This record gives sequence, C-alpha cells and structure tokens, in this order.
Amino acid sequence: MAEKPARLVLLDSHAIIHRAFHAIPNLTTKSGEPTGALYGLTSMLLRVAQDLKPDYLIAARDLPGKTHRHEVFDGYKATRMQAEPELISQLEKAPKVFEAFGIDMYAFPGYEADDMLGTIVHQVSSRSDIHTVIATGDLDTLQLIGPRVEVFTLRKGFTDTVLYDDAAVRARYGFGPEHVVDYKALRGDPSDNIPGIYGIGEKTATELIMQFGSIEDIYRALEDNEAAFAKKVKPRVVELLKGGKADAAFSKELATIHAGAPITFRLPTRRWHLVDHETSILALCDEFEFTSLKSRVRSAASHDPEPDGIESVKKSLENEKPIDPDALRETAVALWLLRSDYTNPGLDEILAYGDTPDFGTAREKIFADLRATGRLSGVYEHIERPLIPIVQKMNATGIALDVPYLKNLAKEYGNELDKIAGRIHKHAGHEFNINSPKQLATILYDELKIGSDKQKKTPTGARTTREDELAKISDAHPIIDDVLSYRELNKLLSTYVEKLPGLVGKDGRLRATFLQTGTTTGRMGCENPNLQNIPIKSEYGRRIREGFIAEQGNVLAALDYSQIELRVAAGLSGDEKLVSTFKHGGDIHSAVAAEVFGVPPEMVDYEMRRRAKVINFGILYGMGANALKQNLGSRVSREEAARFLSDYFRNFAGLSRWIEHVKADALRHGYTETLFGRRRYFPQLKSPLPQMRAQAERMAVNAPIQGTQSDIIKLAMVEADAVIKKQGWEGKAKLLLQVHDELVYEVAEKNAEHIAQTIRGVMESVVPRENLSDVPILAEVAIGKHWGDMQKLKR
DNA sequence: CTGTTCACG
DNA sequence: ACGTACGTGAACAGA
Repeated sequence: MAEKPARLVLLDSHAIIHRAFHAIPNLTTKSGEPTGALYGLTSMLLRVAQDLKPDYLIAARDLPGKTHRHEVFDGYKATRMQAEPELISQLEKAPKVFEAFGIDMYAFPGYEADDMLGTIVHQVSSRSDIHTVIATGDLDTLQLIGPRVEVFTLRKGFTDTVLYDDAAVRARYGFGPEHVVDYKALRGDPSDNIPGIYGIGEKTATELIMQFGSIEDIYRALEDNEAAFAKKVKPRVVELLKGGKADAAFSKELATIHAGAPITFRLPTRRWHLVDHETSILALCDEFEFTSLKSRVRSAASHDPEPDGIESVKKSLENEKPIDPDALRETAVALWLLRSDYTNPGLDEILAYGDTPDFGTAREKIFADLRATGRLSGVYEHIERPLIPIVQKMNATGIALDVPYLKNLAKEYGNELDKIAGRIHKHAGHEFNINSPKQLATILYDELKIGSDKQKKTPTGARTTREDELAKISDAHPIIDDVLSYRELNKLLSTYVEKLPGLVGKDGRLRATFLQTGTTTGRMGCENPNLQNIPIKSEYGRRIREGFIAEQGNVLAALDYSQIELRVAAGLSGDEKLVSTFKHGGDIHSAVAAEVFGVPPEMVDYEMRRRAKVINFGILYGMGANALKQNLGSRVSREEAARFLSDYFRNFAGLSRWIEHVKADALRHGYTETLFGRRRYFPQLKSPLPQMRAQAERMAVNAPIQGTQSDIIKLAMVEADAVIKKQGWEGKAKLLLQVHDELVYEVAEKNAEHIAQTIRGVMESVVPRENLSDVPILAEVAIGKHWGDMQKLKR
C-alpha cells in the first residue's frame, strides 16, 4: 500500500500580508507601531497549522526591485508602489514572523512571490508523494490548481476560509483553473492593475470562455468567421473584443504566473510541527503585543504534538470526532441569540466564543450562558430551536418558476431598455455608460448643465445621481425621466428577470437560502438569490412576481400581517390613542392625521393622510425632524416638520414616554429586549461621538419593534407547522417563503381556502392579546396561481 | 474591495 | 457646516 502523500503548504506571504493590512487597519502596539498586518499573518499561520496540518511549510516572498511585469506594463502595481509607510514597515518585519514559526523563505531577485510559488508547484507537480496547498489571501494563484494542488484562501473579512480544488473552481466560475488567466485577461483585476477589456465584466467574460475557451480561441473564432461569431455574441461585445485585442493580450501576460525562477526546490529534511516553535512564537506575540493570540498558540501546539506513541494517537482520534450537524446548527442559533451582532455564526465563531478548540466544551458554555440570561432561553426553546427544521425544509422545497415567461419578459424589457438608452444618448449628444454614476454626473451637471451648482453630494464628495435628487430636477430636461426609467428597468432586468431563470433546478424550482441567524434584530435574511426583495411596487416589478408560480393542482397562498410594526409599537408602548384606534379598526394613518392636524376624521384629506403615514413609519425608526422633512418632500420646511413631530408626540404621549424609556433602559442595561425577551446590545450608546450615540439611540428604538415583529412571525411559522402536521396536511401545504411580515405557502387547490384560513387563524393568535395592550393582530390572505396577482379572501 | 444605487420589509 | 430613519442583499463601476 502506498504511503499517504506528504502535505506541503506554500505560503503566499505577499498576498496574505496585503489582505491582513486592509482587513485589520487600526491595530498598533502601545508605542504606536502598526501591527495589524503582522497580527493577521500570525493568525493566518496558526489557522494553516490547525486546519491544514502541514508536513512541510514554506513561504514565498518578493524582493524589492523590478520584475518582468514592470517590463510589460509601466502602470503595473502602481498602487502598491506608493504603499503606505504603515504597510512598508510591516512588510520589512514579516521575516521575523516566518523565523519564529521556523518557516524557510524562497525568493529571487526579479521574481514575484507568485512566480516563486509557480516555480515550486511546477517542480513538485510530478511527484505523486506530495500534495501541495497554497495558502494565500487572494485568488491570483487559482491558475496553479491541478491534480495534487489546491488553494486555501480567505473569504470575506479574515476568519472565513475556503479550500479550492479543480471542482471548486469549476463550481464557482463555471470553467476550470486553466482559464482563470483568460478570465482576468477579459475582465481585468483592478486590485492588481490588470486592465482587461474595458466594458467586459464578470458575466460576459464567463460566457465567452464557456463558449469558446481561451483568449486565443475566442479571437480565432472571431477572426476566422466573424458572421458566425456575431450570431453567438452580442454586437456590443464583438465591438469591445475587436477594440480590445491588445489589452486582452497583455492583460493575460500580466495575469500569468511564470514557473521559470532559477531555483531548485528541496523539501526540508525535517517535518514541521507547531509545537517545535511554540516558545519562539510566544516570544513573538510578546514582542508585538499579540496577547490574545497566545492562548491560540498554546492550544494549537498541544494539538500538534510530535508523533510519539499512544497518547497522541488517542488525542487525534478524539479530535477527528465528527460534529453532529444538528448540534452545530442549534449551537450557532444559541450563540446568535447571545450575540445578535454576530450574524450567521459558524464553527469558528462558536469555538472562539468558548475560547477552546473543542466543540463540546464551547457548546456547553454557550448554553450555560443562554440559561443565565433567563428570557433568552425561552426565545430559544419556543421560537428558534423549533424553527430550525422548518427553515431547512423551506430551503429544500424551493419555489416553482415559469421560466419561459421570464425569458420572454427579459426580451421585452431588454428591447424597452435599448430604446430608452438610445434616447438618453441622443439627449446627451454622444454615447456613455449610463450605469456609471460618475459619467452620468458629468453629462447632467457639466455638459447639459442641469440642476444648480450645488447638487447633493455622496458621502465621498461626488455629486449624487440618486433617484430622489434627480426627480427634483426632472422638469429641467427630458433626459432625467429617461434616466430614471432606465435605472428602474435595468435594475429589474439584471437583478431579477435575467438572473432567475439560470438559478432554477432540473425540477423547475428555485432554491434560495433563508438564513435564520442573518440579522441583528431577529429577522431572517435570504440570499442566493434574495427572495425577500422581489419587486412589487411598480408595474414592471409586479410582472416579475407573475413568474413565481404554483405547480399543477396547487395554488399559492400569501398571508401577510397588516401594519404589524405599528400595531407592535402601539402594543409595546400601550399608548392610549394608538391602542384605541387599532381596537376600533379603521384606517390608522387617517386616524393619526385627524389627531395630529386637529380635524375631525371626515376632514382628513389625501395630503394629511400621506404626512401622517410618513410620520408613523418614521417613528418606527427613531426619526428626527430633518429626516422627517426629507421624507415629507420639498414643500415642507424644517420648522414645519419639527412642528408635525412635536404635535405627534403631544398627541401620542404614551408612545413618546415609551421611546424615552427604551433609550434609558438600553443605556442602563446595555441592551434592548423584545416582547419575548430577544436581546440586542448597544455598546455604542456610550460612545464619545454624539453622532454615534444618536445613531445607536435610533437603532435601540427600532430594535424592540422590528424584533417583536420577527418573534411573532417566527412563532407563527412554528405553530402553523404544528397545525399542518396535526391536520395531516404535510403533503397539501408547504411553506415556501418568509418575507418579514408575509408567509407564502403552496397549497393543494382543493383545500386551499380552508387551509389558508386556518393558517391565518394561527398567525393572528400566536400572541395573546393582553400581552400587547389588547391591540389586535390581523393577517390578510390571498390565493392565486402565481405571486403577481392574488385573490383576497374574506374572513 | 468599496462606494453607489436600489429592490424589499 | 454637514449628513440623518431601521433592517437586509445584489448589481455595477471604478480604484
């Protein structure tokens, strides 16, 4: 039997340090010496030691000076040439870190770290007794992946990691590692100053590669038979390719890692073990003041002992003990309840919270802490834990899409978009990229001189082209209305209409991921795709919902809570007038308008109601007078807005008192609580910056309202599931979507009304009325063959 | 990757 | 003087 191959881990020091430098910008020693990049590097090395368990560990690094890429392109890595002094000082100290870990460094003048890695991989690639993993901070080295070569890199932030092999590259990009350079040649890579072909993005690049292969193949197809090529590729892309041949060629040259460095790689004579270097690493941590890393060093070292005898084998067997996925999910939910700002926690966060490498130990600590909080245990037991399998089932079920309908809609919207774009370019006098806010600002404000000199600015000082600002100047030029239509249609087309059909599985259903622990307030999140923001407000948007359908013999049933946030605010505050308005039924916004404007209900006009509605929603977010003015519109002065607000609070004094009470409570305890006891912490309330404090106060007011709403609908999901089981309706009623205040089920057509009305009853009764100051909680039900146009049911 | 914009509640 | 409402996810441009 062949021996297990040795694992060689190659460290891409350049990429790791850069990534760490940007991820951890503000860390310094007491004396002010910047150490964020070094901390990140040390942390990454510990992670590599633990996760990859290397037999050999080697670093590749750059030496200062010119490289072959500089000869190709003067602008190459211009950004890195002007590196900040904080980065340079840390780059110079990095060898100290490698020395402490006992890692050999490979470098050669004129060759970048990437090229050293390429050379080493090339030299070991024929050896079947070596399995190589490149540990890096970016994706440049994906092109080196092969039969025994993988890439271990960081994803988002600095804690999440991912291991790419050939299959993982194909899963992410659609093509294999051999085409990564072609992809960069087309798309470019701004962080590396690789230009690509201007105008070709991720999608076009992928499509071209999938269809034709490498850059050379693409141009061969184009040049051999342009007519045939034009049939397969959009005219715009053909033009871009023709004009960008030179760009593509030298982008490819820049992106390609070369294997020709004049070195001979030899495996170290001795295998690498963390424990051999524990002392020097601890000394390093003292020198750079990485106090928090020391416990990680000790515990990692104790799990990577020299291979002697029975004790270590026993220990490693214990370590290999698989983690029960249900226990993992439950523990993640519990941790998120304790620390709701750690959204979507995983094993890493669980272990970090427990300050241990052992899952069982961390889990015990988390549940002990949960019990110690009292009320949070109730949220866990009654809401979140029973919800786990329900969310899993919802994710597995998916929702059927009418793919031909959506493809047709894409054509229609595409044609309309082309027309609008044509008009915009005509107005402007020349072509430009309408999607670029920068170019658009130049056209509108400089060339056409629309708007005043003082257009609102974005946070970075650019003149904004936001919808609400453009709407104010729409009378000045017909181009504005076209730009606004273009924006709307382009957004809908690229985000939804074009995207959705490609995400549908073989069974015609789209499966997104609903995230139970995705937000800080208690709400659910949804991604890949986000089904919680499918358009509804405009006609163009509503037609997208028509593509979400029920399968043969079924209908969709949509149940939504009516004005639940306002009802929750009324119920939590116990405000007399709000509560009595809800108890008597009728239109809450009109009723509030009558109070605020001091007129009888029948005298409330459209504008008064509109303003009352704006205030009502603003209250939920802790709004101030300036924000209110913004939302009321241009005809209202700041003073008027302030008066509305003070009239509002004079009339609804109970609500006003409750808001002050929430703020005071949050400051005293450090957190807010929902009706059911879900917590959110607000350390920023003690910030020295008034702006930070004000923002935290607004969040603190909103958290119990939004959070209680989430408690209620989550509880309804749990109860409805129980009722469905009890009635034996599992095959006839399936939960498909949750959209914060709405549940969508797919229901057997025959029993649809009865089932839907039953679920409505559950939704309306999950909170005993007395717990919300007797405010009624109401839900509306509608059914239909698709999600676009649903028939409302009477109760 | 960050900033801008915009879809939803 | 300036930027302002809470909570999300995604597409795109541009550095």
